[in-house]
Order: sequence, then C-alpha cells, then structure tokens
Amino acid sequence: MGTIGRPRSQEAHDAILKAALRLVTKRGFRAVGVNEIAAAAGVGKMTLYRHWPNKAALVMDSLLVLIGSETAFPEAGSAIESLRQQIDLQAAFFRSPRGNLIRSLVAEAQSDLELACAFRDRWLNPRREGVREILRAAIAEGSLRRDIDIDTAIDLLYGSLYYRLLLGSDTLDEPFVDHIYQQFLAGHGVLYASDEEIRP
Amino acid sequence: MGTIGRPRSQEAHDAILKAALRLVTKRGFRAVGVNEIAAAAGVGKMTLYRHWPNKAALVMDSLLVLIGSETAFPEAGSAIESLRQQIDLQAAFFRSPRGNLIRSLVAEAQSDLELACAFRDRWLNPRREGVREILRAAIAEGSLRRDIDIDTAIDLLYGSLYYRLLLGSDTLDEPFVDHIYQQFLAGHGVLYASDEEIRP
Amino acid sequence: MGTIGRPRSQEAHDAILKAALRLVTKRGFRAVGVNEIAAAAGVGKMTLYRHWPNKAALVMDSLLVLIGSETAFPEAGSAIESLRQQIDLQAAFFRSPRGNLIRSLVAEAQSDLELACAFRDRWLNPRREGVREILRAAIAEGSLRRDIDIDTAIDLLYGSLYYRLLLGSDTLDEPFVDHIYQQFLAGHGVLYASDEEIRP
Amino acid sequence: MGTIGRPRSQEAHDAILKAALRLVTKRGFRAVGVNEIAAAAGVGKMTLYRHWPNKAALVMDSLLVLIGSETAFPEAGSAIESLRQQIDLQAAFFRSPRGNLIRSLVAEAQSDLELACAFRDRWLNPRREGVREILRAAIAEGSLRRDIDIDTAIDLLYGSLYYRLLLGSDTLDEPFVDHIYQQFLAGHGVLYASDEEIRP
DNA sequence: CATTAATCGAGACGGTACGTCCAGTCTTTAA
DNA sequence: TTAAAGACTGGACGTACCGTCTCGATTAATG
Repeated sequence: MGTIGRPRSQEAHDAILKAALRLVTKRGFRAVGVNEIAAAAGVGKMTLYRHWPNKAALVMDSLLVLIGSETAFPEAGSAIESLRQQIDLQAAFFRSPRGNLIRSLVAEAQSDLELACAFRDRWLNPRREGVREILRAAIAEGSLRRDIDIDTAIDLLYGSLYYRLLLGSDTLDEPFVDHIYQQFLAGHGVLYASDEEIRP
Repeated sequence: MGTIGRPRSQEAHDAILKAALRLVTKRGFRAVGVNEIAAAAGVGKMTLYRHWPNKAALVMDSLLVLIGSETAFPEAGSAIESLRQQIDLQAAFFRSPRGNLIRSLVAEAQSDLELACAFRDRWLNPRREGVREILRAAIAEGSLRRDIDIDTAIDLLYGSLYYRLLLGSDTLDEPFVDHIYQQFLAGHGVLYASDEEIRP
Repeated sequence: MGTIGRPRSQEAHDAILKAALRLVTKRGFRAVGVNEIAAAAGVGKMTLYRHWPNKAALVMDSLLVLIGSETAFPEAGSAIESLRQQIDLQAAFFRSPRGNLIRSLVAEAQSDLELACAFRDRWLNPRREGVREILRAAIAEGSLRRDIDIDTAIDLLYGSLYYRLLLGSDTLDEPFVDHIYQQFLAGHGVLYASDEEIRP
Repeated sequence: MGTIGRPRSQEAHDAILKAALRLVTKRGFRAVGVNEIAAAAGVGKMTLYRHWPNKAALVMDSLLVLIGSETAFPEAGSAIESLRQQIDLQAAFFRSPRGNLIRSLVAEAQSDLELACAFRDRWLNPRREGVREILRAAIAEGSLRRDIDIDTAIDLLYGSLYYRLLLGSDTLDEPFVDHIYQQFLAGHGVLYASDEEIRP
C-alpha cells in the first residue's frame, strides 16, 4: 500500500477540469470531443482517462469542483428571505453559461445510469439538503405552514426551474422567478390570506 | 404534376414508426441505432430517411402519431376535478414505458435545436393549451383564484412532474401527485382560508 | 440472394491500394498510419476496414495487386538464361523502392501469423513455382545437373537475395547477383569440369 | 570526477536481461511490453531505460550477453568439417526457441536503423568473420577452391538459413542443412568432379 | 558517523496509432 | 419512381504502448 510511484499531477487534473468546463459550457457536451479537451488542457488523452473513466464523469467533476460553490447559500435576515435569494441565485446560475453545463449533464444522464446517480448524489441532493434546512428554518420562524411536505415543496420550487431550463423558451427571467416565489408563498405561507385581494 | 413511379408505402411508414417507438421506448434513444430501427421495421434505411430527416424527427413523430392521444384530456364533473385527473394521467404516462421516450427526447433536445422546437411546438404546447383551458374553466367555476398567472401555474404543476421524470428517484407515484395537487390547491384555490390549522 | 445492395466501390478499393503502396513504399509500414492512408485515398477509414481486416492485409494486397506482375518471368533463349534474367529481375526489384515494401511485409509477418501465411501462399510460393519450372527446364535442356534438389536450390538462390535485402549493407548490386549465379552454376551446372583453374 | 552516489545494481541489470530474453523468446518482440519486462524482472521501468536506450537495444543485448556464446565455433579435425559443424550449430540455434529472438530482431531492424546497424555489427559480422576464417582455412587445406568469393559464399550458405528462419514453413531440419552443405561443396569444393556420376 | 548524490521501485505523463462504432448520404438491382 | 440492401464519408471513442518524468526510499562512497 502507500503512495508509491509518481503521484497524479494536480496541474494536469486542474487543467483538464478547466478545459472541460470551458469547452462544454460554451459548445455543449456532445459537440466537444475528448481529444479536444485533452488538447486544450495540454495533456495526453490517457491522462484524462486515468483520472476519469469517461467524458461524462469528467464533466460532472468539472461542475462540482469548479463551480460547485457558485450556488452557495446566502445568509439573509430571515429564512424566508434566504429562500427567495436562493431561488434567485439558482435562476441566475441557470441563465448564466453554466446553465448549458447543467442541461448537458441532465441530458447525458438520461442514457447513462452512472452519471444519473452521480448527478443526483453529488449535485442535486446536497443542494436540496441546503434548501431543506432553509425551509425548516422558515417553518420555525413562522414564515411557512407547518404541515407542508418539504421534499414535495422543493420539487415544486425547483422542478419548474429545471423545467424552464430544459424546455422553456429562454425565459428564466426575474419576473418568472418572482411568480414562482409568490405562488409558493401563497400556497405555503401563513400570511397568504391577506393576499387574496391583491387583484381586486 | 403526376404521381409517376412506385408510390410510397404507407405500410413502411407505419412499420418504421412502430419499430422506433418500441425500440426507443424499451432501450432508449441513444442505445438504438437507425440501422436497427430499419431492420426491425423490415425496411431499408433510405426509406426511413425519405420519410424523416433524421432519427430525432422520426422518434418525435412516433411519439405524436402513436401515443399522442394517450394523454387526451378527460371529462370530469368539474374543471378542478378534470385538472386532477389530467395530472394523474400525465403522471401515469410518465411512469409507463412511454416515460422513457419523453426522457430520451428531452435529453436529445438539449443538443438538437430543431428537435427542441419540435418538442415544444408539437408536444408541450398542445398539452399546455389543454391545461390552460382547464385552468380557465376552474377559475370560471370558482375553484381557483382569479389572480393567478396561468402559464406560471402550469410550470409549477408540470415542471415538477418533468423534474421527477428526468431526475427523480423513480418516485412518480400517486402520493407525490397528490401532494402536488393539494399544494397547488393550497396556493391557488379559493378555499384555502378554511384551513384552520394554519395557526397552531 | 445475389448482389443486392450498393456494391463495393472499385474506385475506393483501388485508391486505397495505391495510397497504401505509395506511402508504405516511401516511408515504411510502421511509419504510415491507417488514417493517413485513408486520407491520402480520399476515403473514410471504415471503408478501408470494410475491404481489409487490418493494415497488414491491405499492404499485402497492394503488393500483389499493383506490382505482382512486375516480377513476371522473362522469356529467354534458353532456360538457364531465363534463370539468370529472373534473378536479375528479382534483384532489381529488391533494389527498387518496392524492396522497402517486401522488407516491411517480411518484418510484419514475424509477429503476424496470418500475414506470414498470406505472404508465403500468395507471394513467395507462386514465384517459387515459376523458378521451379525454369529449373526443371534447365535440367531438361542439359544446363543443370539432374541430381539437384530443386527446392533447396531455390533456397540457395533466393535465400541470399532476401538475406541481403533484409540484412545486407545496401549491396544488392549487379556483381553480387553475378557471383550468386556463377557459384550456383559452379555447384549445379554440368560444365564445371571445364574450369581448368581448380587445381593450381 | 568521482563515483559518488548509489552505484547501479548489477542484479537489476542481469534480471532485466534474463526477463527480456525469456519473454521475447517465448512470445515475440512485439507481443511483449516494456512494462512486462520490467515487472518480470522486479524492476522499475526507469531502471531499464537507465541501462538501455530502448526496448530494441535491450533485447539486442540480451541476445549478445546471454546467448552470444551458444553459437561458438567448434573445433573439428579439418576446416571443412568445422564448417559443416558450424552450419549444423547455426541451424540448431535457429530451430531452438532462440530462433524467435533472431526473427524478432531482424523484423524490428527493418524499421529501426540503429538496431539494424547494431545487429549487423554486433551479431552478424562477428559470426561472419568466424566463418570467413574457417573458409580461408578450408581453402588452405585444399578442401575448397581458391577462386571463390568468400563473402558471397557466406551469403549463399547463411542466406538460405535466415531465409528459412524468417519465411520458411518450419523446416529448418537436418536434411535441409545437409542439402545446403552438399550443394555448397558441389559448387565450391575441389573434389566435385568425382561426384558427377552420383546418379548415373 | 553524517552527508551527499545517484539509483532504486512504482507508476503517472505526453504523444500517437489502432480498430470500432454510428449517423446520414449515396448507389446499386429489383419491382 | 420507390423500395431494400448495404457501401460510403466523416469523426468520436476508448485502448494500448513507448519512452520520459517524478515521487519517496535506499544505498554506497565521501567528508
């Protein structure tokens, strides 16, 4: 056992991740070849395949390592406000070039079971867990009803974001996010009764 | 001008559609080759490409022609009940083998602009229009609030269905659908005020 | 049954053979890649592999088809003269750029059993058979002794040619051929007794 | 300058040579990788490349160092008898597993100029020199004609051996060697006149 | 005895060729 | 003219190997 032999090159690892991220973000998963990624990283193809078993795993990693923190959870005054900011952040992320990366990975995951599991375990679930805590806090602070099913609530919130990312007509804009948020509040908030007459 | 020469075979057309539907439904878009579809249909590849411009268009057509009517809109006593039945129907459709077809097409659409347009125009929008009418009727009959934004409402309802189809852990089950429906009602229904448990 | 489907393209076939012959002749078997051959022939790589199972088989064929006739057997006045001309012809062939091709194939055959068989069956043996007939005629006409073993005689004649081709110092020249011939005659000819210098 | 630092390991050197000889002899040059040789020798690949510049040089060395003496020249009563024994010895060597080694090296030398030179200078020429001396002695003792060209004679003798090694159908047997010898004697011996009537 | 510097085993690295695969197009003969 | 059969171009994929490079550990001769 132990660490015998030449260690893996962290520079090569990072260069590959960066090249993959840049190329796939710009042109899409299918349009970018492994040779191209290796060449852009200044790396032999075998090095790439020594670090990742296939293109999908590499791009998945490039998402996690390089931009995993871009969707970090903001700290706001109240939990319900944190929720709103988090949705905004997610929408902005989807609107950004990174959205292409997510689209590519979700698409590829449909025919790659391993990638599907990785995407769920390493991308979706951590973020869902973050949202789960926010929702629990929002309930605790009295902003949301106590009887809501948190996972289903998350599906309602984020499902529509993914839906528009994947199938929408390029309209993941601010007003849409606002609608989602307002209607979510209307459905789950404790103060919705006062909103009944917003459009008299 | 006239129709000289051997006429196109309607049987071939149908056989191709059926073979494509069957194979892609069972094994997925990427795992099925065009040769295989043509062979299964007892047809030459050129015949296939004379009827459709590419594999995606063929599979898209197989979805529309052969099972487009499986998600027809049911007639229930009330509009709000029709909505519920429609969601159920859609969920059952996604759970069925046909769900694989939808997943494949959504995935492929991420790297095929033409397919993306076709999927929206010919699959999504007709169904959204049907739901739109149901929602309008539900508003008219007093089941839903009058101030809701219908398109956003649809995104909330169906977005989470697609989200679970594409990324969920095989849990598009009845209770989930029920949750969606109940929470949608809570958010958009006119009767939510009667829920006496909102303040403990 | 019969000849259904698009027939193999003879033009592609020939273009590949010509490109392979030209490139391998000039630069050697190992130094030329399959991609390069295909590109030089203006052909997809799959076409190449549809016509031949691997690079070795292709180059073997290029030898046989394109230059198989370059070592045709000349007609001379006498059989013994034909033999001399045939050796000259073979040596000239080895000296020419074609010699590289032979060297490449013999080399490759050492680690490719299939190629080795093909080279023997399709290149060596036909030529040996031609020489065999010449030798028989030479015996019949009284130019060679009747007790010689023809196959061994061929090995003596041609073995040294191949030896110099493969391992010699670029000296497959005319005087060498002459030496081979003279010594062969000395060993196998009926007129050797007239050499009065054998005893000083 | 001094010899500071850890000295090279003679054991590693020998182990590599032995492993290379064994593996290449059994399976052929191309079929054996450098990694495999290093692993079989219980040695790092870098050690191997510190002792030899490339695989070919290593295998060449393994031939010379380990079995260079197997083709040593026997001492017989007469020079002509020594010649006969030497040919026998060479044929037996070619028939043995060592023949594969020679075949591999000759093959590789066709695309490796450096190896070709090394093989000629370090393997062929020393042995040719030995035979040259034997031939000179045979001439001196009156067993061979004095007008023969020694180098061409060697080509005739050994060329056919190499030819059968590389291209023959596994028939480097005793009778063949005998044929070579007899016909060589017939061509170059002083006593051939008495053989004219061997087949009346 | 401690220092020093080259070697050791192990294995990752860049580069390059191979042979497989598939989509969409083209070219035959038969109907 | 269309159909079935299947060959065609083009390009991506993942594997294999060579010869080089980089580790931490080892090992003699030097100081």
